[in-house]
Amino acid sequence: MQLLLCVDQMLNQTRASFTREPADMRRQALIEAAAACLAERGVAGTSVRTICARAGVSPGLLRHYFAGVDALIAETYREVTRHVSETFEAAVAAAGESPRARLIAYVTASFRPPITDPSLLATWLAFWSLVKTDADIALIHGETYRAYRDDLEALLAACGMPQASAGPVAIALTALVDGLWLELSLDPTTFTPDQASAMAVRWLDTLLERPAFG
Amino acid sequence: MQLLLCVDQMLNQTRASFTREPADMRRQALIEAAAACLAERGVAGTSVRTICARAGVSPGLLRHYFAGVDALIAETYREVTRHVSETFEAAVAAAGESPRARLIAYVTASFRPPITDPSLLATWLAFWSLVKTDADIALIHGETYRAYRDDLEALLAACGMPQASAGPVAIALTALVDGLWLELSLDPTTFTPDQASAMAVRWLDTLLERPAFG
DNA sequence: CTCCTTGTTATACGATCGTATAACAAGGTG
DNA sequence: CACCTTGTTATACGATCGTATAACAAGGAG
Repeated sequence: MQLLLCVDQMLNQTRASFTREPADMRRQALIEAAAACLAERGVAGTSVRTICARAGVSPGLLRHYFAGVDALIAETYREVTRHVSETFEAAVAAAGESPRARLIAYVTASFRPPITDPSLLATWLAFWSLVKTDADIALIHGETYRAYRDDLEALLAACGMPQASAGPVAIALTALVDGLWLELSLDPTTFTPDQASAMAVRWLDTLLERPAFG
Repeated sequence: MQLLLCVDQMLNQTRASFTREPADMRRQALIEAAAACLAERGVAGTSVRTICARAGVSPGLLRHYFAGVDALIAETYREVTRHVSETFEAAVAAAGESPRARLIAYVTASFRPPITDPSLLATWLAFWSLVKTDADIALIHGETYRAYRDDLEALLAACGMPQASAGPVAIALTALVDGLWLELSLDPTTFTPDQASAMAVRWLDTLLERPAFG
């Protein structure tokens, strides 16, 4: 029953005009639209239709570039993760040569824009809530955290930390940074980004001084 | 058009039998069903129909006891929070008289059942993702974290920590515990609950020894 | 035993969800 | 200029969402 289509034409109503974009651009636009929807409206307000409206395309186009909305979300996770890790690496590069300064830059970058952006919270929570149910998301999550800890271990080793201690210390530092970032994002009134940075540096210095647990 | 109802009766089909329960029991059953749905199926799989099916009642009954599904979720947050804080208090009570032992018991209780239950993750993520959009949830969240930090401050003071330091130290400890709990829940393969406890105790002892930040 | 209150069920309703598919048009190719 | 490919739109479809409401029955009151 495609009668309505014919009727539209008979009434001389016209379709929206459009331009054909390269595949890369369209994919990127959809990924950015998905991230924006998650950030602005949360996971409950992110659907095929809201994403495509945000990207300025019709809803059907999503499935022309992705297997489904879940695949787009997973790709968005990859993209956001990539952006975050690039931010961290830039902070380290800007910190100069001192190993301790580079380590501090890496750890405290989580408490400065664009990582402290409260809209990132909704994005991250959406991904976390998919870790238990979506195998792709779980895989990306595991890789992301491993990469973060590996970077941290390398920076710790550069500060003279013994190989055997770097692993557990990276876990402990990651947890503190994650917890501070999470609580800062959920409720920014309890403490400030500067306080968070000070706490992380304090914990870091403690672990550099005496790295053993137990 | 309630014709079908009449037809049902004409065909001699009967309604499901039911029993009238006290209001408190029904409310509690719905709250527990909501928590179970969140834990087992995540926020995406938690709806009026799934909650009521889990509670063994018809979907319409939810709105007889709650203003809507959002109100039930908020009430569930209160209930889960209450259960968690009771668990913490029981751990402190079982730790004996030593102030340090009581503090350690409070902090490490997060890494033992029933708090380490991976199904709690979905529940908590659902609440967190509502903090930014639901004022009631935001209020409950703020009260919950304040209560946790207040308890922690009291236990720190009992260990001889100066009043001025207890606040920031409570924030730092809460963040580490939260981060460790979160990462343990998301991916239990990276480290063990015992390692998490050891890291928290280590951080705790450090802060007891030299509580100042900056 | 009968009536009445009301807790409960069953169904209806409009909105929105993700996906499928036919019609269309944009833009290169001959 | 005509054709063809295919990126894109528009609409359809079935499922499920939260809520509203009428019919029913459980269980106490008289």
